Amino acid sequence: MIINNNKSNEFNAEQQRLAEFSRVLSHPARIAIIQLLSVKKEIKTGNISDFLPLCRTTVSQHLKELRNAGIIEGSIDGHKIHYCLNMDKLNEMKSAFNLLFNSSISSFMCSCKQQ
Amino acid sequence: MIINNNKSNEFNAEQQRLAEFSRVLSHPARIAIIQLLSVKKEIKTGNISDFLPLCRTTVSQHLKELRNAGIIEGSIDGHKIHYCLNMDKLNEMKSAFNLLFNSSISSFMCSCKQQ
DNA sequence: TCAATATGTCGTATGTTTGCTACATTGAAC
DNA sequence: GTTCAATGTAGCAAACATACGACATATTGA
Repeated sequence: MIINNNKSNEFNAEQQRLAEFSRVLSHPARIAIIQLLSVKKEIKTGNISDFLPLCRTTVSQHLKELRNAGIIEGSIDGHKIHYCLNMDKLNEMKSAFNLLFNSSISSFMCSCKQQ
Repeated sequence: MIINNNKSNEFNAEQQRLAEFSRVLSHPARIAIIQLLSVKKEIKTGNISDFLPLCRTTVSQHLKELRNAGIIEGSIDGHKIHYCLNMDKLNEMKSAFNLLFNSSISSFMCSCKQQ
């Protein structure tokens, strides 16, 4: 019996977009890379793994995820590549999450709280 | 050769916390459930799957994830269970994401943008 | 030209997530 | 008590994610 175990595309665009943003942030290594870039502003790929408990090639794959998501951008400087944060994308993500939270958070108190 | 393919716990607590929050939000069904509860305020489990393109038991598993994460809470009413959002948890998550984004977003312009 | 350096991709082992059907449990209604 | 309805859990298959070593590529510099 064959089961379709990925029905993500049956949800609406906004739900898929938020889920995708969240997926990219769902590994501590990728959070750590964003935080590292926010402090260092610009860093060479090779140096990133010095700060993380992961192999260089594993970091390279996490960088690829962040690059594909548009969160970081690389500039080639000879045979070195410098990565930096894409502020526009971060602002877009911040807005999307805030919209979700602000729409959800209300002063409604469910009956399960009223005891 | 044995490889440890989960090094999440080697990152710091804040990074793990953000990654875990993100993981919970990384499926459009869970985003949809949060949005649905924000509109309906309170809803019976069985009715949730009426709004989603998923089987009842699959929804039940997504509800379990949200319950474990503390995002939703259920109150038993006879043999029915009503779910509602936990505003405290949503506020906590909102703050955590905003801290990440606000710490990362700056007016720094990388050399790769200056052309 | 050839070695060293910096980086990325491929292959693969392992673990996690997703979605369903089948089954178990519990309360309501008769 | 038996049946029906509401819900959850177990088990399974397919797909996806994670991590690393081995390999490929490309630039620098002797």
